[in-house]
Amino acid sequence: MRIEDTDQKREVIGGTQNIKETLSWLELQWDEGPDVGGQFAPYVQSERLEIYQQYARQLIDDGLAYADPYSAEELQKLREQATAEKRPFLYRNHRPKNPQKWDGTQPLRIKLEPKAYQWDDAVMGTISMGPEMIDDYIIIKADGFPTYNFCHIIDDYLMEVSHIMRSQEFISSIPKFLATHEALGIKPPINATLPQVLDETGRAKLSKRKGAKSLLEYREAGFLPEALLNFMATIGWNDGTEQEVFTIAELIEKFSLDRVQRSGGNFDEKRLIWLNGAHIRRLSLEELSNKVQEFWPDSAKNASDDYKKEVLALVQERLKYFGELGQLTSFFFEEPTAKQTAMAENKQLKKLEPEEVKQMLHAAAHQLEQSDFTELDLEKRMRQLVEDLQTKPGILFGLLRVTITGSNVAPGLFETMRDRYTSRALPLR
RNA sequence: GGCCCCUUCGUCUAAUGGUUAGGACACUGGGUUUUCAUCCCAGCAACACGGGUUCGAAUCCCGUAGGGGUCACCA
Repeated sequence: MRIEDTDQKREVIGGTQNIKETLSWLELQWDEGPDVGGQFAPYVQSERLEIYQQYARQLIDDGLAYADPYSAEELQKLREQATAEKRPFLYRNHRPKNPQKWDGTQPLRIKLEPKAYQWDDAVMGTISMGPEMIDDYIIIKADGFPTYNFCHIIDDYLMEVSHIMRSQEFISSIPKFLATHEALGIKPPINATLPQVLDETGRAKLSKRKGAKSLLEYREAGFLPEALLNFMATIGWNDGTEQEVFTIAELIEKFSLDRVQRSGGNFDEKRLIWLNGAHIRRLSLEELSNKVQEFWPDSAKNASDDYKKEVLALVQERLKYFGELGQLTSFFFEEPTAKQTAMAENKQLKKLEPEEVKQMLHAAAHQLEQSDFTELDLEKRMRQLVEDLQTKPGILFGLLRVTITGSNVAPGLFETMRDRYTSRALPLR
C-alpha cells in the first residue's frame, strides 16, 4: 500500500485513515506499506520528495525536462483557445524556445517525443494510440511536489510493482506513462484497465459527489465485507460457471484478469442486498452472533447472550442486513407499541369486533397458563383453540402475533411465544 | 471537437461460427406455511441498427447510432 498524497491542496483530514479502515474492514491486507513497513519504505509519497527530485534532475541533465515559463492565466487562455477551435490542447505546441534554468519555483515539464504507442493491456488486449496523446506534462509542481503522473512511475519501478490495475479514466494517459518510462530508461509494468462501476442509472461513474454511499456506510448499515467484495468482484467479472455467491477465499482463488470484462457495470443495490442476505444465511449462529453485537436494539442491553442467540436463530433467514435487526426483534425485549396500527393493517383482523378480540385473548391466556411452553405444546393448544372457538388459524394466530409482536411480520408464532416467555424476558400477561 | 474504450433480458452476466440465446437479481404467479422470510416450481424479459464474409453469425469485418472516458501545477 502506498499513500499518494502529493496534492497538498486536496489532502483531507482523516482521508488516509478512512482508506486503511475500509480496506481492513474488507479484510484486504497489505503486506507492505505504511504501519507495516517493508523493504521499499517509506511508503508515503510526501516522505519521498528527495527521490523524485533526483529523477527530475536526471531528466534535466539529459535535456528531457525544462522549466515552464507560463503563468496559470496564460495557460488557461491557450486552453480556452484550443477548446473554442474544437481541438485538443497540446502544450508541446507552445514549448518555450529557450527555457530558463529551472530554479524550483516554476513547474518542471518533461519533454516527450510525440509518437504512436501500442501495448498489451491485460484486460483490453492490444491498444494503440497516436502521437496526439503525447504531451509535455508537469512532473514537478511549483510547490516542489511531484505530480501523480510522474512519481507513481518512479515508485512502481523502485517498489518492483508488477501489475497496475486502474480504472478506465487512466487509459488515455498510458501513452504518456510509456513515454516517461522510455525517458527514464526503465521497463514499464503490466497495465490492466478495469471496467468502471457506474451508478444505478448506468449514466455516470459511481461517485460520492453524486450520492453514492461510502463503503463504511455499508458497514454501518450492517453489510458483510464478504458480500460487498462478492458484489463488487462480480461487476465485470465471473468465473465462467453459474456460481453467484463466493466466499473471500474463493474470490482470491478464482479471480483472474483474463475473465474481466471491458464494459462498465451498474451498481445495483438490490443485488447487493440479496447477496448480503445469502451470506448472512451461510454464517453459523456463533459467527452471526459475534457480528451483530453492535446492532441489537437498546432494549436488548440486559438480555443474556443465550437468549439473544435464540432470538437470532429465529431471524437469521429473514435478515438482509444487520440494520434491520432492531425492528425484527425488538418485541423480544420490550412490549410492542404498534398493536393498534398492526391490527388495522391486517385484512382479517380489522374486521373483528372488540368483544371477539377480548374473548379470543382471554381463551388464549387461559391456555397459556396451563402450557409448559414447549413449542410443541403451544402449537397443540393453540390449534385446539382454533377449533374450540370455531375460527381460522389465520385469525387467531394473526391476533396473537400482533398482540405479542406488535407486527404482522415476525418469526414463527410458537417459537416466538416460547422464547419470549420462557426466558422471562417479558412477563406473561 | 480530437483520441480511446464500450453496447446480450430493467440490472449483473454466460456464450469464443451451428444453443429452443443459459444462469442470477428484480418483478409476476403458484406450492410449502399461522404472517413474513427461507426453500421449491413456473412466468415475464435481451443479442443497439445497417451492410458484408460464410452453408451457417450474438460471435468475424465495415459503417451508423448511442453510452462512457480523456484532453489539470487532481489522482
